[in-house]
Amino acid sequence: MSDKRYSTLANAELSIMELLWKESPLTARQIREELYPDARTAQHGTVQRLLQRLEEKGFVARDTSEPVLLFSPQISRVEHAGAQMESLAEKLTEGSLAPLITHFVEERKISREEIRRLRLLLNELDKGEAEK
Amino acid sequence: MSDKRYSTLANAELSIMELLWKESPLTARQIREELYPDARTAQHGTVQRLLQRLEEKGFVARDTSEPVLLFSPQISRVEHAGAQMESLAEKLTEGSLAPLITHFVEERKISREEIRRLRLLLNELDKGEAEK
DNA sequence: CCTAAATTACGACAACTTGTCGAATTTGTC
DNA sequence: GACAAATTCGACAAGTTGTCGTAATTTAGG
Repeated sequence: MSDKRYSTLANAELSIMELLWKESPLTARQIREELYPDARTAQHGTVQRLLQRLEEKGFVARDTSEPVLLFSPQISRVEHAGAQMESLAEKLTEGSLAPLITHFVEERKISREEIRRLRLLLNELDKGEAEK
Repeated sequence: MSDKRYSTLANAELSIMELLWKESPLTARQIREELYPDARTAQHGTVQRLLQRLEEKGFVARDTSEPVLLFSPQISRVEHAGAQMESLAEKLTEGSLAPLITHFVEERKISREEIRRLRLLLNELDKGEAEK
């Protein structure tokens, strides 16, 4: 009735994931330098803390085989986005995605190019389904 | 860089909105009876508080013309879902929805019926775009 | 082996959100 | 006017998040 099923990524956490999705593995130091270019000493701890919590939540994994810890994402950007969308759909439209997508299509929030690609995709899938 | 643009609805808040989306306007009392069937006195305040915050956030409006306040949603379920999805897309895929939808289609998270409806929708839209 | 520097772990905080209560105030009805 | 219902709102406990500082551990060089 009240599981969280899939955690949300807060801002700072998401920033770290963005970095890792762009390139990984990264050391805590690389992340710190990217996130806080002014690099005050205190912020070393901040990044470590965030990384630690991210690991607790299962979003990143640490490779301890190297002298310095290497962090990698445990979930892809698309997987994360998908899970978020799923939880949104569950919460708002009883799990059905069509209403959400419909809204976007109607609002013209999807570019023509995207529409074209989507149509192809749907055609593909429809075919696959039909063969079942 | 850190606006919230569009607030989220927490659990209890969402429950109230669900009621209002199903039927409105409703009085605080009707909401309370629905939400807390055991109706302890203390919970009168809870509902009022939630309603009050919901109003501050702009999700509901109060009709004061009647002796007892009547509450109505200020945003439809679909609008809310859409806004949530938009903010999600913005946060996760730079505003582009195709990656999200693609993921779902590939994962077969969308039913055949939904696919069919979506295709129709896309066809419609494509036509419209072409006429521009 | 020993030490200085880097790295890591983690307790503690402040700010914020949420759901909850209860007390005080206002409003409506007889 | 008095009583009951409705409303407002301050206060709190929990939980989350970003932050920092310190203590513990590890690494690399002598």
